Amino acid sequence: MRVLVVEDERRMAAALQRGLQAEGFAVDLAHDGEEGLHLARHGEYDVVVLDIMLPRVSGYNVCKQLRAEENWVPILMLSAKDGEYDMADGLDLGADDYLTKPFSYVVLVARLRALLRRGAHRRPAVLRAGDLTLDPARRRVSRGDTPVELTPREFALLEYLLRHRDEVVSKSEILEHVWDTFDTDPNVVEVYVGYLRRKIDAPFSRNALQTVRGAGYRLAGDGG
Amino acid sequence: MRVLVVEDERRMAAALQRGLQAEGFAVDLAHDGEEGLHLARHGEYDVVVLDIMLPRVSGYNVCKQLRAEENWVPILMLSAKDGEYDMADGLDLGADDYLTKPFSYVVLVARLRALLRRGAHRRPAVLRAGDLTLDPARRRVSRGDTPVELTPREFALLEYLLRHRDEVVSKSEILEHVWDTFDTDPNVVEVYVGYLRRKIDAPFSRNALQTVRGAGYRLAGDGG
DNA sequence: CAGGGTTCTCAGCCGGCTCTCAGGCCGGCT
DNA sequence: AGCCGGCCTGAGAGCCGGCTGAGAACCCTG
Repeated sequence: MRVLVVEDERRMAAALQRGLQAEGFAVDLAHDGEEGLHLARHGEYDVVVLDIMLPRVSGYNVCKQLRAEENWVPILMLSAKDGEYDMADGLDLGADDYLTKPFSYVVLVARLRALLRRGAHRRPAVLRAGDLTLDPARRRVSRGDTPVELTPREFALLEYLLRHRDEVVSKSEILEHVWDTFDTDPNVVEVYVGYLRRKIDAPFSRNALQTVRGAGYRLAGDGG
Repeated sequence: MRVLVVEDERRMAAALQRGLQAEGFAVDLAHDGEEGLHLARHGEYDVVVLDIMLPRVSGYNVCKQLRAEENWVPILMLSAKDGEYDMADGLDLGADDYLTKPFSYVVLVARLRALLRRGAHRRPAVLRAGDLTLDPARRRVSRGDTPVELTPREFALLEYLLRHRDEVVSKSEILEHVWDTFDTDPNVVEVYVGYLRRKIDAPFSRNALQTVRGAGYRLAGDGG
């Protein structure tokens, strides 16, 4: 089990490392938010212990950033009891559990094990791009608070674009994954992109669904 | 075992925390109803100890709210003996047990352990979607105060849809779970959806049972 | 065995969805 | 400026999914 501990206070960090190693975890340390973010992105950890008060990038933002990147590693947040952030904020941001300093080892380890057990990964039910949301289970789409009605084909197309948010996807990729064919006239994609724009962008004066001439389309992650 | 204690009186809260930690519980504190509600929603507690008199949101409403959200975490309510609410109210609202201040630790801990043992979760007696209710035990359905007569098949279908309220369920899922086959003509589902609509929606000018073309059906949680 | 209720099949209808086509627009290139 | 290729879009035809009325099969219950 690999644990990443992001904690700037040296003594605290070292203590955590020793303690967790004694429990059988493989522990990496990061001493500021930037390093923590970097390691969390590339390190394939089973769980992250994240202090809130950190130099450079706050734990608050590390968490937010990771979730925004669709990284669902379980996160346990730590905060000083007098902190400006509280537990509610932490959990809102996508942390999976929360401890207030001072805390006991026993409690920390118990919580970590609980996180690992339930596989945490609070995978969100919905896909997002800015204030555009799509809920695959409920088959619902909305721009801000306004629900948007889509036909099945439109829905499938938007879902595909959202799953590749910010990437450029070619018409042939779209044909293959949304239409399940590859020898169809690509014009049908253009037509449906047009339909989507008239439903999710135009009425809201947005421009999320962008054309990349010669390459394909891109759905802007900030919602346009 | 994780316990959430929602109690505004600092000394009382601290005492409960110490006492319960000594008993081996992991204890989180919330000092008003709003914080309590938030933590209870996100914290995955095994049991909640909930004072009734609280700032911002009363324990009364915290409990009501959680149950309305289908959160069945066991709740033990606390109240001053002269309170305006009494035990009956608390239990009506969906609390699982009830203690009147002052109480002894021994009793509190015993009650908590009892709740945890029986896994409490006073499972909801009825399924709801807006003013549409279905009582699986009594085999009764009503729209508002008006009882609705359903055949066994119609009842089973509605029950399945209610258990997946707001989600889109496909005809094949319905066939599998309500008809217990998967190679039957899906038209039979269409027929029964039609029957249901004529009994639970049309006479009340509602539209709870919605068609999601190409995907299946959705029972709207707000009752249509 | 008769009768009422329930379940299921079938076929026709309807409307919205999908896709094609052709013409126009726009950006980039010479 | 003029051309060309890629993209957009309005119109319309066809199709397909879902709805429903009719009725047959089934199953209790008396």
